[in-house]
Amino acid sequence: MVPRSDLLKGSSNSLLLCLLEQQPMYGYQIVKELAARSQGYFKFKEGTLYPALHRLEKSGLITGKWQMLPNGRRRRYYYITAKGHAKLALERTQWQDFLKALKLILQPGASNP
Amino acid sequence: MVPRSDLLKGSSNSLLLCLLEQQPMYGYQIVKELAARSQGYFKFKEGTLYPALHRLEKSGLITGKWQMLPNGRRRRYYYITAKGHAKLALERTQWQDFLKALKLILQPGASNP
DNA sequence: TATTATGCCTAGAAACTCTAAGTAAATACA
DNA sequence: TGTATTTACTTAGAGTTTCTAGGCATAATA
Repeated sequence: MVPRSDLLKGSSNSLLLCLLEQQPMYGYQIVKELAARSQGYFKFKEGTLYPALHRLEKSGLITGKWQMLPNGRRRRYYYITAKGHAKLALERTQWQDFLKALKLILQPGASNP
Repeated sequence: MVPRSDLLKGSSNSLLLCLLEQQPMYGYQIVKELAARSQGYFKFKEGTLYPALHRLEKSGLITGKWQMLPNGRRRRYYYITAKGHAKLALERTQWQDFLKALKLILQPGASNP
């Protein structure tokens, strides 16, 4: 298997929103979760993830809250907002439209009027 | 339907190779074909398409040949090369791996060991 | 004759990812 | 106890790809 995370370009936002819709997470956790769940396929680099989270927060799609652990360590948990939910719903349909369009290209004449 | 061609980022190469595998085409035709077949979804801008074709040609995945029409107009037809075929085969499996990984993220616990 | 369609090309801005580094503290291990 | 690893976040800069926006030239059409 050859991981090609560059296929993610443009849809990493959706992926992050999707994850955070399932449960709030902090950056480091997201990196680990994505790798674990995708069986090593997705390896978000920190230089990719954190700026992405910051962009999403600045856009109001997620909000981050610092949390201090008993051991003194700090984490920034991100929560999806109402605006984020709406955006995700939109992006889901956009993804489906995209895949539909792709299919039309890849299978010419399948059901073209 | 909201077209989001930015979802294409990183996979426009595959899309072009796919098209040219079906039949050789020239740039202007590709723009029209993509729009027609995808029912208006894909609207490759010329500023995107031509540099992409040049990149593919420089990489040896396609070759372009000028053709003069009887009316004096010229077209540059692009043909997929053997190297291009191989690359496309690879990218197809990469796409499937990508979609598989995506599914694992979007449907957590579906079949995780 | 003027407009539209055909057909190609490119420069520069914008967006996103990666590399690569830094900062800091807790934990594991020898 | 000292060192390495893990946890956890941040950012600067380079590279890639797309879009905007324009240019050039000829043929068909109104």
